[in-house]
Amino acid sequence: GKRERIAIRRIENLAARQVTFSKRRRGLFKKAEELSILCDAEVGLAVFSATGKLFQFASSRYIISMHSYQLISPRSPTFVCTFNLTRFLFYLVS
Amino acid sequence: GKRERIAIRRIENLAARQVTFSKRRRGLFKKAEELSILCDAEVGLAVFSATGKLFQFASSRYIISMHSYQLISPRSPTFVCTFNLTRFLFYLVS
DNA sequence: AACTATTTATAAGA
DNA sequence: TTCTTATAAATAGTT
Repeated sequence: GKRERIAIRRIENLAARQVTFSKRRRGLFKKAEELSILCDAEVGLAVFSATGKLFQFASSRYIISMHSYQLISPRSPTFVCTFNLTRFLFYLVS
Repeated sequence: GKRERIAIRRIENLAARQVTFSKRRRGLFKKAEELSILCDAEVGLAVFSATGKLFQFASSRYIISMHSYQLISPRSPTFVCTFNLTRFLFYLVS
């Protein structure tokens, strides 16, 4: 298709916003993982969609566990990521 | 220059790794911010360089405070990001 | 840090 | 939602 530059502001159309979210989220996580591998960096990334769904990534060397909870409000999820040796604790709470 | 595809594995040369880290880190944070704006998503991103320097981003709507500490070990920094209404707590501890 | 040849990401369309 | 493709954006190697 004829791709054109877009302005960086909230996409008003819901369907278009969801499609863009899906595409760009994948791209962002791919870049996050590549950065951690190429450059030996620790990377933690968490994304909540506008509907409250959680997506996350953390460079794995230090990860012990990662889990998430969707609580009552879709905008108030709980996310816990615990890293090895208590070295890195990545916590999102409602 | 003649750009070529690179394999996604740790860059052995230190100078090249640092240059790539700087370039890709900027790109990653830009993408993170764009995703949050375009798609009305909450995004939290933290990156530690191999030398322990912290870089972070969080979509700002819920942020109350954000601060970080570099403790004794350069690989064991502390990062605290507290969001509005205790809704979102983003915590990295040594 | 700046340049630019290429690769990569992605907006629109199917 | 998945694929395609034209085009914009990122970036690897160079200077």
